[in-house]
Amino acid sequence: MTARRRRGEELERAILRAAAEELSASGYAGMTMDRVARRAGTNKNAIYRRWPNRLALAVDAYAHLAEEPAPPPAAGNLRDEALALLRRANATWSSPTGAILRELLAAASDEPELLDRLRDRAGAGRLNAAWVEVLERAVARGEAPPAAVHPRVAAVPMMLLRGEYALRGVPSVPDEVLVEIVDEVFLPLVRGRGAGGWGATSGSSRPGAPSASAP
Amino acid sequence: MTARRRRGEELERAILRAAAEELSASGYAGMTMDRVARRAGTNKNAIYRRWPNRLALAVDAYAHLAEEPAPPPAAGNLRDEALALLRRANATWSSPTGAILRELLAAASDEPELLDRLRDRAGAGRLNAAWVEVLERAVARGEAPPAAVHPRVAAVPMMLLRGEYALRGVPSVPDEVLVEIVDEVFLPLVRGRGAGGWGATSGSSRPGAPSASAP
DNA sequence: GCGCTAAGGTACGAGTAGTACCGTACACAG
DNA sequence: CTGTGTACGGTACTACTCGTACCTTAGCGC
Repeated sequence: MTARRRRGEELERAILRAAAEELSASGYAGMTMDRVARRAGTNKNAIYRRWPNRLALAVDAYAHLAEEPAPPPAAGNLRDEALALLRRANATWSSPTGAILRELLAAASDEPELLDRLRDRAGAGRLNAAWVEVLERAVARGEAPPAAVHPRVAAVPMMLLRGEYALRGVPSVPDEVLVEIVDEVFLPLVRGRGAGGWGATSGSSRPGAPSASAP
Repeated sequence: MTARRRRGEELERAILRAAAEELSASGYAGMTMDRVARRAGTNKNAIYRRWPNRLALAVDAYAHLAEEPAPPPAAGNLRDEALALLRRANATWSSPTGAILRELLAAASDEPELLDRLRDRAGAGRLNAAWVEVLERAVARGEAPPAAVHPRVAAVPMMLLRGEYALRGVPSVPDEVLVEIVDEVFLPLVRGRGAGGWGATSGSSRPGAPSASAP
């Protein structure tokens, strides 16, 4: 009585699923190849035939954990929409899944290709698009100058949030910090990109504006 | 003929030095306790009597690698001083020493205490102070509104630079990106914190300004 | 000189990534 | 239906690492 022998896609799915389960049970640090193999009902050979190393497997498996991001909020004003987006991101990052994502990001920090795949699986593209959309709606409402729509501006709040996570250790970022990021940085920045602003004609020798380029 | 036996501080310095050498020779990943012990001419016992684990040793050893940060530049205008500071940081981060620092930051990301020690050894405090100083001088020159002096504002460019490193893999951040950070984010932000600015009286329901608090 | 502390030496436990080898089930061709 | 190749399952193994245990011996203060 030999058990049925899976092959190809079926086996691959079983491995990915087992890896995802190990990942959420023990984190990346605790995800060992032996245990993934055992949980998938196979052996390490089948894994190493498909992925070159543990990290690559974990990055692919992470896709099974991340849920689809919700559409951008529609609060009706820039501040509240930015805050909503930021709070949602904070919740995601501080969740168990977010902890795994941070673990993987750290582990993949010297492998650009895996980093890319990981960002895909984490839906970073859609998140960025959401920020741009929020800015565009603010412009349409007359709440912000058209120049505020700029990929680097849109990325600022998330970058600062990431920075807070890097600065602190593990725990989630308190809400006051999110409010401060929005009120002390994001909104002044958006405002400042209107042609007016303080000292628009004063000292700082700013040459012709460089053209925008998405990262 | 038994060799002389070092004790106390002398031995501790020898261990730290050996660890620092291993660190710069092979990075944190390649710094094994056995090799540190051998290089220091001692054994692992002497190390584990002083540090609880490999990471703690590496964090302390890192101090022997990081050089003192130079005083903030005095270019005479905000843009050039900010750019100088940012370029210097970029050079540091992309240097071999910077690579080790990033490795350690990633490894210590879930141990707030080590993270703190590491930031001390890396001179993050003085760097932050330099940004505040640059802002203060800009205000004194009449180049920026007094409200621009805010710890969170001062931290923005470094946060964005960090973000670029996290986004990309290893290589250094191109200079255009630094220029863009300054021109598209930092300067507009500083400008926007002048009371004026675009749509100062428009929609966004911004309540009383929260008080500043240093991170 | 004596004794306590801490050093040196060595060995070991426990755990992990990744590799090698072999027999066999499964898919597919003829 | 039979032969053949691929890839799966099982198991063992290499190489390496952190961290600990244990014992002997050298310094240092008294």
